Amino acid sequence: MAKPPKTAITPTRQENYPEWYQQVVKAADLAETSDVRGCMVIKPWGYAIWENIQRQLDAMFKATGHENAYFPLFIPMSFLEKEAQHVEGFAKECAVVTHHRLEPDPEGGLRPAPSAKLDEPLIVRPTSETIIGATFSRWVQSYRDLPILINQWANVVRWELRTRMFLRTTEFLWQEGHTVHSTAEEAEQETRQMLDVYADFAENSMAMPVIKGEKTAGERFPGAVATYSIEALMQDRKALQAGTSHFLGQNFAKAQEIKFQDPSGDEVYAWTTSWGVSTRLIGGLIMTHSDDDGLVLPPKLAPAHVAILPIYRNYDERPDVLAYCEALKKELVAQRFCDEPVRVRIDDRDVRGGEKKWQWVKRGVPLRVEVGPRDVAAGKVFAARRDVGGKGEGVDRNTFVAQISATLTDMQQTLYDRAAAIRKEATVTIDDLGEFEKFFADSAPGGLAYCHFVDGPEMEAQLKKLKVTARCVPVDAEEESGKCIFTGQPSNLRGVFARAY
RNA sequence: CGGGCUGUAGCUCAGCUUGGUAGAGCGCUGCGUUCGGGACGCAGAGGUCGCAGGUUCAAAUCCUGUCAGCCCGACCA
Repeated sequence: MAKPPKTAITPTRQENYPEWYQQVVKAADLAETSDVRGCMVIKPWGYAIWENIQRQLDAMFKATGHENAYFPLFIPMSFLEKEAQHVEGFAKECAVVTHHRLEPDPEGGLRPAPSAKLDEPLIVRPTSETIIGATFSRWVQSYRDLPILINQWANVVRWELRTRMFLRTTEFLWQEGHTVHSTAEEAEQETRQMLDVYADFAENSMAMPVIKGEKTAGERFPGAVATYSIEALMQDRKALQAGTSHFLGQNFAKAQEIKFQDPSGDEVYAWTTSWGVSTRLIGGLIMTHSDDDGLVLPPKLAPAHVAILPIYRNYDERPDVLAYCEALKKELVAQRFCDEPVRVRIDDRDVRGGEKKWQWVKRGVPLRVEVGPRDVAAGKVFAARRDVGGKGEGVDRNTFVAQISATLTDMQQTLYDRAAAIRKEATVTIDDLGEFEKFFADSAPGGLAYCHFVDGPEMEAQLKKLKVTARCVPVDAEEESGKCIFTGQPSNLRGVFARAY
């Protein structure tokens, strides 16, 4: 009926970026809103991406000596009170459990039974430093018990007022690493090591360039001595914090009595770290690569590398075409990409060809392969790459199979290069407040600004007015003398500033 | 927590001012024509109009209450 729009997603990124984002999530079948406010249902295609993220990160955690464990969803309220800054940071967004039984309400329906009120309320974990720290305090007695290197895959709840699919939801999935060390140096090294792991994953698996850096005081995790993050730039030139790694010093160890006897027999407090990434990574993935036709997935995280679409005009042609597709799939699956078999799906659903094709475009599958009777006869396939757009081309079947791994590798690199180019284009060095204001004016596109600064209330106030945030001080920043653009005070390092999610 | 708005089919919404047998588009089912392509025609399924009460011969429509959600602000790792 209605002529299809020029792009598969309306509006386009240019027209309305936030709305485009929502439509991509929907069109790609990643997730949908649920009956619970602020919580989303992650659908199979979206969850499969998360499973790939999990599998690859998990291997990296294990390779760096960590083990998985699982701690309770509930945390006694008193635990949160022990670290003063921690309470302040999270108290305002906690879900609280106060009863353990329901009963019929005289006025109809159900109500929490007054007789089943908990003596001490439980909070649903917004993060697990306190409950895990309390557990660790029992695990550690001697320096010989250290280090403890634990990771947990879990869900957490933060009662945010404003939610957005994947980027900020009330409940979200993540991993949280928690480690205990005998020295500050070792704990700091762990913090930096995990930051490197995150950056490696973001750049190599997600094809998303990131800046590794340290957060300013105002952006620090509540209770941490130092917070490091990886920061990515989205296509709308807003920054996204994609992962954090915290050096907690002895703050949590003191609050939770994590102490041990050192070799000389003295009882001392331990040094702890924590680090995490969440389903927010999927939001970053979407906003880094996707285009006006929907999701674009880097091959390393795509639930399927190749979607094979059989095409036949009638049921006489079906058996030959399907047999050819099955054989093709078998050959492709025998190929390897990044030490794993190539992932292939044949889509033989009884759906019109054009619609089926566009569904796979919108879902971001890296390679779409169409096989019709003419291809069967000629020993060819019609293949289209998602990353470069265009309609695709007919290629020899054997060539396609032989080159599949190289093609996927090339796509992964192409996506990274493109994202890096976008970031480069949007990055500037600024030495003057007026220029800074102009760069972040409402009418300007914005981006990443590297500026000299001195952290403090004056800077915070200026930034708030401009709706700009200090993202981080890059860990590889080279020292150079300059002046804080906000206060004029001397500075020897540049920080990165941007509007942010 | 303050201000504004909305609850009607699976989805997006019209109808309400002026009460009188519940509507459209998309989606879904079937048949047909098309088809290396997000097509078209015909037929069909699907709703106690958020909930409770009131006014009335008669309420999706008017009144009262209530619940839920959305937007702006505030707030926000």
